[in-house]
Amino acid sequence: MLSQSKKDTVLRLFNQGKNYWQIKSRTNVELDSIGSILEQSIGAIFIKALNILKISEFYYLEKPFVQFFNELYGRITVSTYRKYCNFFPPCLYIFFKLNGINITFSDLTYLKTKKELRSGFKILVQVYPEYFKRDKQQITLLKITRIIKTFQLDQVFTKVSNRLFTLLCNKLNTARESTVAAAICLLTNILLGKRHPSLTELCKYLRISTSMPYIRLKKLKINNIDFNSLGGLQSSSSQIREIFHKDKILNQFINMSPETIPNYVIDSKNSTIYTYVSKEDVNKIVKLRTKDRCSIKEITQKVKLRRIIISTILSDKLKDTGSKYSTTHTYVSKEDVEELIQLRKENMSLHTIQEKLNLPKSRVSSILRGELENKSKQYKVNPFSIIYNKIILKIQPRRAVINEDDCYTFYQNVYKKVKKFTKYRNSSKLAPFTIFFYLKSRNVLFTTSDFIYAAGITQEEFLKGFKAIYPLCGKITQDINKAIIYSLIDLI
DNA sequence: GGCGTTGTGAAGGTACCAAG
DNA sequence: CTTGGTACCTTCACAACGCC
Repeated sequence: MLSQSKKDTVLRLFNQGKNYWQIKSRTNVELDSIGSILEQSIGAIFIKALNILKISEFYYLEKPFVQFFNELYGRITVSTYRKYCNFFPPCLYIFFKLNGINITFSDLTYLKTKKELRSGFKILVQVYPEYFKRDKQQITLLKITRIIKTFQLDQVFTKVSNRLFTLLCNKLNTARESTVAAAICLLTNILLGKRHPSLTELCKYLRISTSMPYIRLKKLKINNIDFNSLGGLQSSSSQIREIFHKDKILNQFINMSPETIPNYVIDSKNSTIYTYVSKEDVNKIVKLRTKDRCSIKEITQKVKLRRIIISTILSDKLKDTGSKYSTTHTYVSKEDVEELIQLRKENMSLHTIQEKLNLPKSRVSSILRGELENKSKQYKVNPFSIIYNKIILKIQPRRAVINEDDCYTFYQNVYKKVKKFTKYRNSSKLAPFTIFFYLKSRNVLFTTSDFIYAAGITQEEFLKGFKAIYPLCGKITQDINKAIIYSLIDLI
């Protein structure tokens, strides 16, 4: 009887793409036993593959896969493919294809080379003619549905894309399912003047090249209009809209009344881009800018609209942005400035003002400096704060729980340990390294080179500072594995 | 083997923001 | 006002494939 750990090792090696002989030589398990271990674990192997491919949303397909696996395995007679290590990868590929899951040979190269996968695929589909009879249109529709779900697209998108699918699926059916799905979604976005999801995002999700939907759409001919004669698709969006103008179902969405939905028109040099933005989105954008103090860049990420559109909406809705402190980083209204001055006059600390107005400390300080010029020295910003904010801005820690004050306390503790009259007694020299270790201790993800870039120091400075400061960090670095840290340095 | 079709990856082009 | 960085759209050269 084999131990559980041995079984686990067999499975692990299998999932790393090792063949029977390699597994045998590593574990001393007989070939027959390897076969029976794998036979009992097909479901687990499938789940593992989903994890490796980072598509865990398809866990629910485990049972159908086991069923498909057995069905196909029962038909295969070629001895090479009677071995699970050769059979599993192409089998998985075919199953994914049939279920509309986006996959390429390259994704499975952790198991087999592309060439091996291709020949395996050919052998397997010979005994599985159903593959060629698969309902391509149904799979395409399934892909579009998954796109809508993944990118959280609205009802309008759903209706327009479904209508386009019915209109065009016969004209596009020579291409692969993913290409058709991408082409339909791209066209939907062009008709609605939307840019989310972008072509790049879409194609990345579908694992196809960005040029595919273009090539497909360029070959379209509708009502004697040749898409190939249109030039760029985005720039001829109005002509494309004209083409579908006669379709009643599409028309109600293409020409939505401006009263119900704000329709922002952005003029660029050569073309006019009509962009559909819902009321909710406009309100959200304004709220993000004024209440949450997001930068334009952050807003573009949150509402998935182009910067030019965000900017147009904001300058339209916030006509008071004339405040000289309303920089592109953080929005500051005139009222904010007045309140800020008032609070300061009431002897409130910078820290409290910062919290109350939800503004970065450096900004509060710079406004005060500007407003109370003669007292500017009094409000000088701590260099630590400037460096901290600079690094955080570039590193962009996402969900990590970090706090400037915590980091500053840590910085002060380290500062106390630094010998007098050495260069790290200079706060701007010391700060980057304390911030580095602080962020590492909070599991913030970033590469060392990114950090070096963010801190604006040279590699040499980083290495020297790292070695000098690491021993002074005490408790906080105990959580960080020393080996990992040093391996990071080697990567530079 | 030649030919057309389908598909890839990368470079070119454009527009913008942020900083100097 | 210029410049560097970034993100996106579009095109291009070429590869892989299937058909004859």
